[in-house]
Amino acid sequence: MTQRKVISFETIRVACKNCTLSQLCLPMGMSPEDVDRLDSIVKRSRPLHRGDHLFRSGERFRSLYVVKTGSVKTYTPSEEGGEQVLGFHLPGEIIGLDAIDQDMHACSAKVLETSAICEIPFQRFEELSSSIPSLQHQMFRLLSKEISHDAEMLLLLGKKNAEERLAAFLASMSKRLSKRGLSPTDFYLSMSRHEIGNYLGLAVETVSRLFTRFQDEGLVKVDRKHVEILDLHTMESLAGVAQAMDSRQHSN
Amino acid sequence: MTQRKVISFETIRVACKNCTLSQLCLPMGMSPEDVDRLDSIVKRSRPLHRGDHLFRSGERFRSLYVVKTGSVKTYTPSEEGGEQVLGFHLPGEIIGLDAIDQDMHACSAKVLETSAICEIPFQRFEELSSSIPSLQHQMFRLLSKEISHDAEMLLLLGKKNAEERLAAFLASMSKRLSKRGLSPTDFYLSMSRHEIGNYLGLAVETVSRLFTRFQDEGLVKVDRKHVEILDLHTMESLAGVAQAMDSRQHSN
DNA sequence: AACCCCGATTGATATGCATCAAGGCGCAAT
DNA sequence: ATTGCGCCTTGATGCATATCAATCGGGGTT
Repeated sequence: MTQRKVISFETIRVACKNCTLSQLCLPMGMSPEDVDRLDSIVKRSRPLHRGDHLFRSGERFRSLYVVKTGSVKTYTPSEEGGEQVLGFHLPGEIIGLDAIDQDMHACSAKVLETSAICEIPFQRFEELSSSIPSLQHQMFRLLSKEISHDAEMLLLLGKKNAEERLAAFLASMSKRLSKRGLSPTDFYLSMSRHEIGNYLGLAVETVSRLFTRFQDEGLVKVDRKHVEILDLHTMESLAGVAQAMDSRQHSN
Repeated sequence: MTQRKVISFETIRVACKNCTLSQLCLPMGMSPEDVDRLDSIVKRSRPLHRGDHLFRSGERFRSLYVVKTGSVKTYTPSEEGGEQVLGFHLPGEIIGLDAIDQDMHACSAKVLETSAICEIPFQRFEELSSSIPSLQHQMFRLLSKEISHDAEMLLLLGKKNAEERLAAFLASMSKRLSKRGLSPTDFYLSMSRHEIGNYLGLAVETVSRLFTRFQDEGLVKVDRKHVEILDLHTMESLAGVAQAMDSRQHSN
């Protein structure tokens, strides 16, 4: 009687080789045969929903996860309910890399909206990457990219002011979405102002005021979660150089 | 007439298998034969001196570097002479991991004091790690550890106040030095106050005031670069929980 | 020994952002 | 439609830390 949506999901063949994200994800640079081998160890479950966890801090590390559609936030829960948001993860991005070393998750990963996720059992993955040099290489690159990205965040949190931080956040969202074939100037944010502020090291109120200011300046048009970037160029330069409005440089 | 110090350095056989750092570095968990194979691709040069660069931002990526003795700082030079210090690297720590992805160095690495450095040509390393599973595993772990460490720094810069930052810095130095068999409570800092402040996202003056305060409180004894931690336990708890002196939690 | 130089310290002041407080508004449940 | 509840926005105030300014002092040089 009621159509079960699950059916269509189960019957569609979801394979790495058909995935539009394969150029962002692990298969990059691999032969079709090797992609099949990778494909054979990847698990795909039914879609996860807002609030679901991929894993929680303290759990044993077993798998890496790749966002296929939707978005995920990672965060370190600290004592007393406070938390530090570590990142927001869009389609094609890998989650769980920080857990390899200790063989345990130090952060939690929570789904922000209905999302499809690929699970990659790590032990099997390691065996496979030993026998596929280009897979090992791609994995090294992905780990390295994560480190570069973290370094950018350190610069952001260490040196940039509130305005530059939010501009950098919006510019980053824009860039990442456009790489996935979506509009770089018109998108919906799946996270709350509170989460954005937490991520950027700012209070919610500051984030809100900045959205208002950017809108007043004609940089963006904002309606709740819906963001239109009207002047991407200015936004990017705000995000970058910081000294745009003040020729003095930070000495620290 | 003048004795050349270089001689003794050249004649000593410096091999991974004799290295006291092998349990921190790549050889961890490898068989003696495989360590020899790794050893054969590692290059060792004469000691580098304060101010020397291992590499500079923008250079082509060729090798990873491991600190054997001494210390190195990595930083991103920004326009106009400003810089963000990304990290201080002690013996056993690997430098250059962030350059794998783009095949180019995005940061520079400068030696802080006379140091011995191992160079590992990355292309050969990758070939080797394909054929030595435990080497590949150790490399994944090292990359992952770097990511975890960066996440801790994000927490530090995003949520901690000045006091907690400096306490975390000192506690971290203490822990890392003791892992290398040195005193956890008595050491010399090879970096300036300015560099510490830059790293922690603080002004030099703030760092200086905090050293004075910590000393007044009997936590440390400081004389220029020489630091003695008198109350390591309190220092560590200051570094961690943050809420020690203030029961309110940060909401952002 | 006198001098210089640069990093470190100390004090005074300024400011960016957090915090506190009070609505406003979209949206889901009734 | 009405209510209620989060989330967001806006305004007022305070504080931690940056910034500005002056001096100190250790270590190398002459």
